[in-house]
Amino acid sequence: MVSGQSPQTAANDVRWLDDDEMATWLLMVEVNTAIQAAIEEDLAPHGLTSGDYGVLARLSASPDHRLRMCDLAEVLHVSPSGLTRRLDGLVRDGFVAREPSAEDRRVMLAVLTDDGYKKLQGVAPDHVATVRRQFIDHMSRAQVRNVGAALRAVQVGTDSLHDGR
Amino acid sequence: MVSGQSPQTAANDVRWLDDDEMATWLLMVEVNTAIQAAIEEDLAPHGLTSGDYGVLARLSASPDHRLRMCDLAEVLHVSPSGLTRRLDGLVRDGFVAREPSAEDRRVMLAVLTDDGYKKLQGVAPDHVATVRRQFIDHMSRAQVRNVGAALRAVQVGTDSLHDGR
DNA sequence: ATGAAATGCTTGTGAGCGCAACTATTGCGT
DNA sequence: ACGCAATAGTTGCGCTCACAAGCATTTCAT
Repeated sequence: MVSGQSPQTAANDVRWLDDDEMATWLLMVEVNTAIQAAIEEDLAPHGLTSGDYGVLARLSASPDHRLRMCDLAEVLHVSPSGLTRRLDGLVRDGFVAREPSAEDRRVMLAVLTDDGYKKLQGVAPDHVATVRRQFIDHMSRAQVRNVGAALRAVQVGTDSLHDGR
Repeated sequence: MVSGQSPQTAANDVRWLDDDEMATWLLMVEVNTAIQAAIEEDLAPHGLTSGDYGVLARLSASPDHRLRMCDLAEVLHVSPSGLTRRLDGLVRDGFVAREPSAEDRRVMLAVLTDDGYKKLQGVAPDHVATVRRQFIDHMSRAQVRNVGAALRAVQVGTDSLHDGR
């Protein structure tokens, strides 16, 4: 979070954010915080965290409803240990099963169970409704596309930062 | 995170997200995750978390560089206990001091020390540079304003949800 | 073919955060 | 004036997560 008023005596080789830039940045943080909180509240009555939902959703969108742990960890941006413990919970609840890979005996596959798929089917409509209520439905179609285009540019631009420059 | 492919048999009274909406939503999540991670990495060498930075920035923007704990907790969207422990760390490092309020003996004021102010001055330029590099500088001025307007609409719309409807 | 490096996952440990419970102080109704 | 509710802050506890270490398996260089 950037201070509304930066220290006036700060280093002079930095381009500070002007009013438009600051407003957009602060809104980005505020809106996202609010959405994430709303999603968490929305999922709680179903006994799931947003992290749990991410696992179920990701598995349901994968071939054979299964994914290697390492691939799952990467797309979800969580550490291997974090994923191990998250799966522990989902396995305990019967939504996901672990299955050793036949091809590589190091890898564990996370498999969506029938119960897990049913759970996701029950929760997904609520989740989508929350995304609409907290975000999408407050923008016009043009705004949705404009924001999408802008964020795409940001994503592409920052990707090239992290890759080979 | 919404599944890329929703279960085809899901409840039929839900308006699913179309391609544009889904893309914008997923980008919103992805971009924000990336930015927050970059900010955390940026602050780590300075020995601060983004939460720490938020406290220092907020205090520096407040009258007399001080704020009541409860007000600080509200603007930062953290629980009272979370703020207590965050302040513990900042007090230990000498960046913030606790000061009982003269007017209300229940309240504790968090006060930015001179060291804390100097620390913020040293860190803020890096922080702003990160916000530019990870977000603002990848958009045109028009995009910055468009995104700002869209997010403002979202903020206003969701505020009215939480208030008296 | 063999040993070293890389990869995949799990476990121990410590930090951060929210909820509930507790204490202290203030405000309010009667 | 009295007592009860509300407010402010701290502490105990449990949960989650990331980092580091450890073990098993695979890959690669020679």
